[in-house]
Amino acid sequence: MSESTRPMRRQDIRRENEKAILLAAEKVFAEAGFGGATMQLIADLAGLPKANLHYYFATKEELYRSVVQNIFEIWLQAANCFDAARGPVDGISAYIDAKMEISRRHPDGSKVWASEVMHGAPVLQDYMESTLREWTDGRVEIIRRWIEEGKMDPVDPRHLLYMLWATTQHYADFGHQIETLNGGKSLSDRQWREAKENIKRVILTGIGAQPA
Amino acid sequence: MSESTRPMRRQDIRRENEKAILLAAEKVFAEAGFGGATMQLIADLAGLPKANLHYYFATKEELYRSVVQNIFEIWLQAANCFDAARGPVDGISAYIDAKMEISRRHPDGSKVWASEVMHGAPVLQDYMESTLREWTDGRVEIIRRWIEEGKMDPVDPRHLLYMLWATTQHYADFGHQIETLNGGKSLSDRQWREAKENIKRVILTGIGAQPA
DNA sequence: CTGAAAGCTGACCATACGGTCAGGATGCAA
DNA sequence: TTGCATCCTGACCGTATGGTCAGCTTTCAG
Repeated sequence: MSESTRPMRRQDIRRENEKAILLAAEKVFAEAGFGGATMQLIADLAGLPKANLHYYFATKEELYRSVVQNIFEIWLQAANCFDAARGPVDGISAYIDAKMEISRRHPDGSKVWASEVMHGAPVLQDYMESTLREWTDGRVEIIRRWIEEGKMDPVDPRHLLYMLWATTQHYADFGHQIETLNGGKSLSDRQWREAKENIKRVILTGIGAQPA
Repeated sequence: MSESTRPMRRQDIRRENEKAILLAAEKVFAEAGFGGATMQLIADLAGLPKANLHYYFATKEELYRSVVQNIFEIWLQAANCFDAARGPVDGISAYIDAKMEISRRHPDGSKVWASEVMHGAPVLQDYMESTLREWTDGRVEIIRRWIEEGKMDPVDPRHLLYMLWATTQHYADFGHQIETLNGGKSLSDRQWREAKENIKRVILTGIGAQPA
């Protein structure tokens, strides 16, 4: 496998190692939290000597910051679903799908994000006060318009957003609990689909937007 | 204040100190996670020398375990709401109220609980596989009956429960984010009431149970 | 009053962790 | 080929942390 790609170019080396480190870090930070995570553990998981980590990321904080920012990017991308939509059914459905897909594909990242916020967002405070606030305000405005246009019931837009975040995020952050209650097995494709459908149905019905 | 109660009895001393330690520990564990928490920090917050902590709780793990179990008790008490109810409107309303009150009054405990589950429930695995599973199965059965009796739409009971947990828990775990988006201020009485009302309304409407 | 049990604590220890660094290996442009 | 920048790493260091302990003080039963 990796033997065939012997002559690695500098650029590739850097990219691959950073990727490996970030992936390992994401997992370790998710499992142990920032305080419980160890550079040694991350190094082992990435298959690199610890000193090499410090070559790419000067400090533990810097590495953590990179991991958190990565997830924030992904998180924000799911936002586009809202803008492209013409009504609550399209918009909210797409958003739920997107966020559930994140919970499924990036459970570790989701946990790191949750942990970051839970501990007072020491790294992301700036982002929350600028980017996130703007994004939220924009979405609130969209929802408000939908309400004015009679496309949904007059529900408080902010609490609706919180509900969307909470419900979707839960499948990542509390994945272990859900697995345990599912007989120790992770959710199947079908169960994930059912989860999405249930959430969409309850929320869309709940806000008085007729599901297509 | 404390000067007036000079002659403290042994029992009182023990109870008060354990209480102070547990309270401080809950806060520190919530803010820093298990790995980031320090016995020294907990001791300082409790106003006791560090060695005194180890007199009451032999190890950090034992102290943590106590904190987690405490919260689990509170969490389970909110369960009763479900049993006493005659239908989904009563039951789910009361449960949402109870869980929101926990999020409001015990945000630190909620965070510790969330953290514990996120990290794979190293301490609570047994409880989850026994007590929590039983509780959940029982509630699933109740919801199923409500559906059979035509009191609500046929929604998957498990995913409905997850939705209730997620939505209510969110106000504790992501309280910092909510505060930030609320202009840096914590939610007022009125805003908490609105939050509860919104959640109840969307979910009850969403499952086809007419709000009283 | 007395002695033992419970409560308390400063000083100490071993370990683990984040981070450093000198110096070797490797890719690459000229 | 040569020289240099990048990449790599074993060995090391200072510090912080969980935990211990000897000996002190306080409570209280008899």
